[in-house]
Amino acid sequence: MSVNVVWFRRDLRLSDNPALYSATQNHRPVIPLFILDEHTDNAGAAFKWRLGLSIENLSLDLKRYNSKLILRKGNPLNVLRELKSSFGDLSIFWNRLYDENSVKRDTEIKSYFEPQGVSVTSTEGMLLHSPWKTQTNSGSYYKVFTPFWRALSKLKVKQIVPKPTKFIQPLKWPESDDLSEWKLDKQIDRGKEYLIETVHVGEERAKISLNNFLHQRLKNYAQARDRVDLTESSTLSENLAYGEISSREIWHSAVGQKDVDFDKKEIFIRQLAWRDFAWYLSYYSPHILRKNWKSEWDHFPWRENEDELNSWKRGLTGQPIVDAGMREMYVTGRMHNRVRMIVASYLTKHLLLDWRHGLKWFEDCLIDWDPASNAMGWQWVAGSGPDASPFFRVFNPELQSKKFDPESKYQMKYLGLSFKRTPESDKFYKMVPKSWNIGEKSRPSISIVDLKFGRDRALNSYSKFKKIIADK
DNA sequence: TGAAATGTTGGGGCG
DNA sequence: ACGCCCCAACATTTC
Repeated sequence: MSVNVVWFRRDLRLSDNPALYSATQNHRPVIPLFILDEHTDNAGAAFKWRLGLSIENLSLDLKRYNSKLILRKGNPLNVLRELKSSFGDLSIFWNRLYDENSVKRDTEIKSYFEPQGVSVTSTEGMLLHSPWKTQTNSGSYYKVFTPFWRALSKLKVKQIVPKPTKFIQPLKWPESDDLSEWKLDKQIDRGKEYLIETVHVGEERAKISLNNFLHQRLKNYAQARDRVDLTESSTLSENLAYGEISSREIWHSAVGQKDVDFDKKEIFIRQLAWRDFAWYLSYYSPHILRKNWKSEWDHFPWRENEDELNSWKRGLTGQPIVDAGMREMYVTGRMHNRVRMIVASYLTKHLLLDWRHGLKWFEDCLIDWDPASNAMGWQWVAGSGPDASPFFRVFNPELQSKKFDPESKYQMKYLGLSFKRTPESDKFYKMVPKSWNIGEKSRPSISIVDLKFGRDRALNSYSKFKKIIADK
């Protein structure tokens, strides 16, 4: 029997899923497949926990079409070889990924199967445009966002493909793991009840979020998106991380929104382009994910201080907006983008600790963890990345709070006990494990590093660093 | 997708 | 009326 295997990866959706769509177009049985491979298994705790929900949701969606998501753990090549031997004949479909590990793995799988006459179809489903669609006039890749954006916005974003209406079932389903065997639901010990309330799982929820955003908040987005005390952002990063909605669908829906001026929409769709840019950079310079993109930053004199790092992680720095952000992330798996910049600046400038500590903690905590965006963001703040913020651009957390949390509502919500109690903060605190020990007494009342001292120390280190690299 | 230090301007108070 | 000072309110420079 000949079947079409659709290998789901970062595209856990039925709509605008080109791989799935192609596989349903030729009247052969479709086998939806998800593989927990070593890379996925090495992801952060919150991501894996949330991934479990996404897989569960996709399984249910497929069930409505009398189809079934087959779950396998292990090396993808081996899994696919095994399927090949049990079905005799199969075709493989997937949407491309652009990080180095995935590209390497996928290339190997392709070159293993194609000589055997097994067709492998890889389609574009993850980004607005694949990285090779935009390059500079000199044939190199863009390293600065603005010219990248200019080039990208000249391209036409592909129309989305519809949700398949019919899945042909195989005569016999292959073996599948039970999701509970993977223990993804056991990944985190914190505030699950709170998380369950705050996550938006699956493509149906994603579409609702999108529509709410387009009708209620898009028109204010340009001016209000930085307000950390309001929910003015789209909240779609969570869904994009698992591919529960496609970037192209968001793009088309936003651009098609009639009652909003184009320049206002543009601010929003630029954010989608930032996501493309992050993967674009990861594609052309894979080391951005783990190493200083600018190698001279290997000589930067970061401090090492385990205690201060831990204070930062647990929201015990004594700097209200920093602590609020870190606690928001630890318990909800999310953090307002503006606050991400503030806490990142505090870690890398005021505490002068290596950005990679922050990168790893975000990776462990964020349910919207995106390896490319996370790395680009951290390197942007630290100053080591392409198109990076100059190192001397130091956020003053107090000024930032005044501007973007003018009534301290955001800080109250997440600091409750040690700041000011509100019903919302009480609810939040019920979800915080006692083992955290972040009650009122344990949180310092002032920043563990004086803001002016920290800023000056960072600037001094930066000039020392510049001297070091000038002498090389 | 900064902030602080420094520079400039212009209105108002005052002798 | 004028110069002088003060000091917001911007603007520019520097880190």
